[in-house]
Amino acid sequence: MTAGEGGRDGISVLVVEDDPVAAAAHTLYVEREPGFRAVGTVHSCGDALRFLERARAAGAPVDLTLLDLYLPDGHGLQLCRTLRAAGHGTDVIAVTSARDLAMVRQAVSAGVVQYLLKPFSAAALHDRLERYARYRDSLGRTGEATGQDEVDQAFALLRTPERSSLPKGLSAPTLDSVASVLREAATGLSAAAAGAAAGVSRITARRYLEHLVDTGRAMREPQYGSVGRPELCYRWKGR
Amino acid sequence: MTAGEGGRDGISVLVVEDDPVAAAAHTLYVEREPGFRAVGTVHSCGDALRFLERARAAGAPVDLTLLDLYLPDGHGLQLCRTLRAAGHGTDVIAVTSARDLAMVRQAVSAGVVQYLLKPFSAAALHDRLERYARYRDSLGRTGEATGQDEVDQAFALLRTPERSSLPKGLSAPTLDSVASVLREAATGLSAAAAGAAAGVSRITARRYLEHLVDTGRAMREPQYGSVGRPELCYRWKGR
DNA sequence: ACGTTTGCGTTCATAGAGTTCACGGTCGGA
DNA sequence: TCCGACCGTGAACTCTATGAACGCAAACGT
Repeated sequence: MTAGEGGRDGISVLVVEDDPVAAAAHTLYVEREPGFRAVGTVHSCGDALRFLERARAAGAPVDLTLLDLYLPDGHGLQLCRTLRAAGHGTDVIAVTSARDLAMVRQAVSAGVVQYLLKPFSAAALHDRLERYARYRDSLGRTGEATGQDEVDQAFALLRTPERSSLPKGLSAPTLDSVASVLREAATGLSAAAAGAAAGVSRITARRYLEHLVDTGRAMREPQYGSVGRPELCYRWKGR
Repeated sequence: MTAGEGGRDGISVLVVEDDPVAAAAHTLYVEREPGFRAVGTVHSCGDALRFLERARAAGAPVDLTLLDLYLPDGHGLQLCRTLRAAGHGTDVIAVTSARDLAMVRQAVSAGVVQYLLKPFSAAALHDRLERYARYRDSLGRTGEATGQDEVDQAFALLRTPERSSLPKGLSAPTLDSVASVLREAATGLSAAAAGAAAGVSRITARRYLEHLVDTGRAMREPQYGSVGRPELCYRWKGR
């Protein structure tokens, strides 16, 4: 199956939303997101299903659906189940004003990748889309997982709460500095080397590097060969 | 809907697993877990579906299904989709030796709450079950979410920062590396060969190989024939 | 039976990871 | 303006994962 690889032009998104104003806003948000491409905007379950069918038949299946749950002709999660049963591979971000927690659970079992409460800010959607892109990337890149860790990492990308605000103890300028240093170093760097290059201590550099790893923007691998504890080599990972 | 609240006796679990030995083991693990209750063990998609139907009809729907993906009469994820379409609310933890990352993605869209790679330790399953219990708790307690935070919190419970604690002196990346090298080598490897392939010394390789043997994931046997002390040949044990 | 040969298994030095804690700076409140 | 709380940083320290060296065990050959 596989819902396409996002194509050269980015990840294709269908917006399904009852309210025309919200629908336009969501579509706009998606368009603004680099790497994403709004391919359609519909206002009902029926239209959504037809749109997805047509897209699939045309050989350009929709990668991601931004799905409002309360629609005039049915419930979004029911549509979701129908899609699965019909073999559609599109991923779904549920968008709803329903604050019912049982709904969250149903959404998870229906296979939504994210659950976003309305009203939401552009920043909130941005965060979710970015996470989704990384999730997709982490699963698309390698064909085989080397271990449970890799699987967990992918799940974490979908399910870790927003990190737009940095964890305590980290500052944005330093993060930028460390990140750019790492990005420049094609071959990868040790914490000590990164620190030296960024003008901070090894300890501080490590803190930020670990953060980058946690958020999926960097990877690390041990460097064997010489005697002594292996050196950890951090490497910039796309995005 | 709501798949029951786990009842007074805990969360009811159905184990679906082809291999009788593994099935028994998983069932035992579940039984040992406080707050969980293994209510059945079946070995095929068909039996699983029938079991779930019967349980639902009896007014005691199964809360959680431990689902192997490769089953004699079909694929676990297909069963999963069938269940959703039929309105079953049971949550699913996928259990599989498939290391294909595309499968992970399909599993997410089919609505699994966790994805566990075989072979796994009792501790790993324990961790997943405990997380699931908390997830369920967080969604069951309050009827209404106060905000996005609460939803995110629930999603986060399904992610796994848990590092399965290795014995002192061993590191997760190295273990992954050695394990995957061994898995690839169908014919078996000596410690020296494994080390060379994984980029570590024979000594280090041996450490991890021994660990794999200890935890039952590998076996070793002496290789006779030539002059000198016999070479130990390590072999991955698919289980 | 005894020596030869080969690689196992152990001990230990080592280099870097990871942690703890105290310091300087900054921001908000009184 | 002064004071207190907090936050980001780095120095010192402890711990851990690694490989080199070395002795020993186990098979074969004569």
